[in-house]
Amino acid sequence: MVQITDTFKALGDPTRVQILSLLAHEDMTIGQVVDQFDMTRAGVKKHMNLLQKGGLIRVRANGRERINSLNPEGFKTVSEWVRYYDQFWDDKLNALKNLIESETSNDKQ
Amino acid sequence: MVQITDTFKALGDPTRVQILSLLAHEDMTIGQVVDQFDMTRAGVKKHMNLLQKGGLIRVRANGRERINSLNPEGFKTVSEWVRYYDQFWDDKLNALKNLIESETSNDKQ
DNA sequence: TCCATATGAAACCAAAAGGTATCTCTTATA
DNA sequence: TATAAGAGATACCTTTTGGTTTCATATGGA
Repeated sequence: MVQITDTFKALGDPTRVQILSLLAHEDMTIGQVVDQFDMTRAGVKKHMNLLQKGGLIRVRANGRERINSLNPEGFKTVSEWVRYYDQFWDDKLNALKNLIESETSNDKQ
Repeated sequence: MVQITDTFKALGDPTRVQILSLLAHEDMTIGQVVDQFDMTRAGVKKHMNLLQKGGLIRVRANGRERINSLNPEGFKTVSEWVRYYDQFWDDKLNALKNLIESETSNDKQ
């Protein structure tokens, strides 16, 4: 099971966000990702592991290759989490609106 | 200026996510937050600093008190970031749909 | 079969992060 | 005007993280 903090932790690093942006254009093997960075294969692999743990990418095998692609699940999790707080702002604004309206009606008394 | 990775980094820790959930119910001073955790004041303060750096909370002064509240900006940033990838999925699904349709029309030839 | 290539994993290191103890500063209030 | 309460900052310690080097495994092709 993916923890929400694992997803956010995976997103909390510039290199990993860049990798996601690469994968948004095309699926890639680790080798292809390595070509885009000044970093060791093993270093990139660690980032990929964290992205996978966060549910943001998935891997399919093709012979001796491992092809990495974006995983909708992780993004959906983030989207839903942030939507909870959107609701929070809506409620707060409504409460403020109601308060103002009731004060206005008090003025009329 | 707030970097998106600072926002995600701030969200990548269970304690900080809990603090946000507390602040969603009511604004709090650090002292009030400390009462909810088995942690030093200085420890909580560090978390608050990171949340502020990520644009997720803001602080207003009231006498000797500092009152912390949620900051819409940070949440908006996350929401917009994830929306970019929503668009990505939509495009991908449309491409798939177009592919299927063109193959179907080929069959008719 | 032999070798080049794509991969995974472990050991190791320096830097960053989570946390505490301690000190200083400011502001209510007795 | 003392003094207690709320806050911030620094030094310090331990754990985690970002990164490399190195070794082992699997697969495609000459």
